[in-house]
Amino acid sequence: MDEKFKKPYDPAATEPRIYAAWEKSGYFNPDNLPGERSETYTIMMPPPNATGVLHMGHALGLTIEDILIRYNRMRGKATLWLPGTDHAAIATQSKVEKDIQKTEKKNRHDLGRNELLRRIGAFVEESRATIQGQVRVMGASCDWSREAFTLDTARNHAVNELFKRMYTAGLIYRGHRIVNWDPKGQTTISDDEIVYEERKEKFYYLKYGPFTIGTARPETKFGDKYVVMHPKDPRYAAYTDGQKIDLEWINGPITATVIKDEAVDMEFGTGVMTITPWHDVTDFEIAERHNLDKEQIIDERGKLLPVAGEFAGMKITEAREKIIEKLRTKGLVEKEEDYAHNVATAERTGGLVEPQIKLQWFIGVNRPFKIDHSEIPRIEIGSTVTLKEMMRAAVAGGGVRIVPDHFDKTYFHWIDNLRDWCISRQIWYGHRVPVWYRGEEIAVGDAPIGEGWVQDEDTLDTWFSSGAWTFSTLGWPDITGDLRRFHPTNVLETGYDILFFWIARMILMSGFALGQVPFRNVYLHGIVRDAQGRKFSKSLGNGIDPIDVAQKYGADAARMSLIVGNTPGTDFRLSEDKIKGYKHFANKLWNIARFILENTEGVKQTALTEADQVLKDEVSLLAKEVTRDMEEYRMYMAAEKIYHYTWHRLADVLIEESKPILTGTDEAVKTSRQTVLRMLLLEVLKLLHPFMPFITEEIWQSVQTDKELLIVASWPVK
RNA sequence: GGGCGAUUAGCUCAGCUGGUUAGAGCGUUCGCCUCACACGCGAAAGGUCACAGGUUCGAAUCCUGUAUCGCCCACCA
Repeated sequence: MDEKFKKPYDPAATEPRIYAAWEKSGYFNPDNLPGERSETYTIMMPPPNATGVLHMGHALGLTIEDILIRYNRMRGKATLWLPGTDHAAIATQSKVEKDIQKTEKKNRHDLGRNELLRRIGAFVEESRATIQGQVRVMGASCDWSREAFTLDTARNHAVNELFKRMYTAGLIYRGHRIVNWDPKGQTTISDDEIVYEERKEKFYYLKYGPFTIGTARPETKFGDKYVVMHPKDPRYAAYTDGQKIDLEWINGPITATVIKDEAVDMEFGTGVMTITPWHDVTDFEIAERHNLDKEQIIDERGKLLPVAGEFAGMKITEAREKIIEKLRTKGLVEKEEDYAHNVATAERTGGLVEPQIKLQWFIGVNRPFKIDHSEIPRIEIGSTVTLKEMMRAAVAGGGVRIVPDHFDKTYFHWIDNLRDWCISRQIWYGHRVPVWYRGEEIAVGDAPIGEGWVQDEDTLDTWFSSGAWTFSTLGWPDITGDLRRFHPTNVLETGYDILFFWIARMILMSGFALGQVPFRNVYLHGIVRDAQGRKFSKSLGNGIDPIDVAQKYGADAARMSLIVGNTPGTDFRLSEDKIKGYKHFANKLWNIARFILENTEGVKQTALTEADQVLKDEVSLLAKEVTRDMEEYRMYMAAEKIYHYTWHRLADVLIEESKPILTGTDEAVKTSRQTVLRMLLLEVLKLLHPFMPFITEEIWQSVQTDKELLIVASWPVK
């Protein structure tokens, strides 16, 4: 027996050595795996943002993915787990800009586009190296030879090609539409990048000619010259659509036009409203329907424009009180109420989001296109569909299964309310919009030949490239061997909070580009919280760093503590005590191995006694149950069952009852018991390997000195 | 306003398609350095499964309603 078993298990000394042995073996790469492997199993790693370090959420994701990969590798599949990092456009640029502002007191315009991009590039390189190291620490058996970055050359080529094809198909268009404008970040943002904050504000009832209108935003009302009511509202039946009314307003007399539209809620306020199409989505849509004028009131910095007269140049917040003051003196304020409502703020910058009409690039989710190839259920080859229909069908038809399944309701709800997706951003870091202009001419895709072409200044929403992740990583647009072999992928594993941001967009992109779903299964994990149920945050200082923990207790212990008791789609509490508990378990396993090795050295396999055969059958039954749990994504249950068997059956009962047998005189019974104990140990090592890969591999190499690495051993159940 | 989820031992949570005395980990109490392991061993206490109805031979498990908590979505001017 190896001397190392005489000391407690030391993960810090073991884990890096084992990981190096795996990397050297080449088995992370499906092309190097031994034996015939016709069936593939693929997971694309959700690329962590290249902004910083891994947190517990990443550690959880990596653990689940690695468990699935290791299990399927042992089951004889050609497993590909492709790692990468995300350039995370807005997040990364704002982080680097903040750092530069802090240390050098310079903003992006002081540096210029090229210098800022150079700085971000350097920052990202460093971050990526850190992240790669941390992914290794967790034991992730991913194929580093295929590693990708969402903003590298190959991915840029894919993004440009995808943009071009969607443009040609009429799905990407440029237009003046209302978008979410972040005055602080000076860029458009998507609906999903908005965080709503409840604010207590005043709600004003203002006299507007013969009407009373309600508003929380008097500062937008300068240009309001349309007064809208529901066509069926009996209170306003006397007024007709298009009727002109002269009235006194903030800065003098105006002529208002009556508009009848069903978007007005008769129950709310007075049932009458004026509209500000430039700065409100509903108003914009009403204006579009009735072909009304639209006028900008607030500029890109959040200040009032000349239309505001004496208030021009003021910030909206300071203008509001003054405008109300003026309306009061004119006798136009009927009453005020306190009112709590949700204010849109930008997730990254905290800026107050102001809807604006801007010339931007969009993906039209309701535009029909002809789908030349489709493997998506309910979508016929050659049929005319919209992206929205396609996205719905992918899940409704069972092409994509979501675990836990109740999340499909949330998915449908989101799909059904989806609007056109604004994909252009006014930031510098990211894939630049692949469009060139020369006078009235426009070129899309690769840079055109010839003089005088100017490329679009904007970059693409980071989710545009993320959406292509499952196939841009496999060489698309070239139809490579990898693409044919590994796409659609098997599982996409990520947090439920990212269902819409990312999952839906991957389904969109993959459906359009390949006529395939991007993955057959989605496994959603919950948010990792602290022992009190709070989210980890820097300000609370309650974070548990996965790398610290892995160093202190071992990655195996960290992995087990993240898996046991953790059901999909549900938030999960983690404490350091729990991790410690699984460190103890690792040591228990270590001592089980020691005992069995000490007592079975040099034993030749013999026929088993009837009693020992029962023990062998018992562990086979466990293996079957564990396999069933694995197939149903119940990793939490599989892990607990193996844990329980190992400690409370193998150690507490079987080893104890073996002691007298092993010191006894009946040689046949003794060798049978020695044989079966070795078998049980090997079985446990295999079953446990996906969960605790390091210690199981380490022990395996002391038991099976002549055999292959445990990482490619075959799973006990076929 | 709409939707989703949760409510089981002191704490954190399992309990898959309803079936014998409801489970685990941690914690607690008591006794043990027993030649695999004190990162351990042996024992013990602890639950009217949120509440009220219903279906059933039988419900923590299915149905209806109520309460409390949490999350997501939404253009209510």
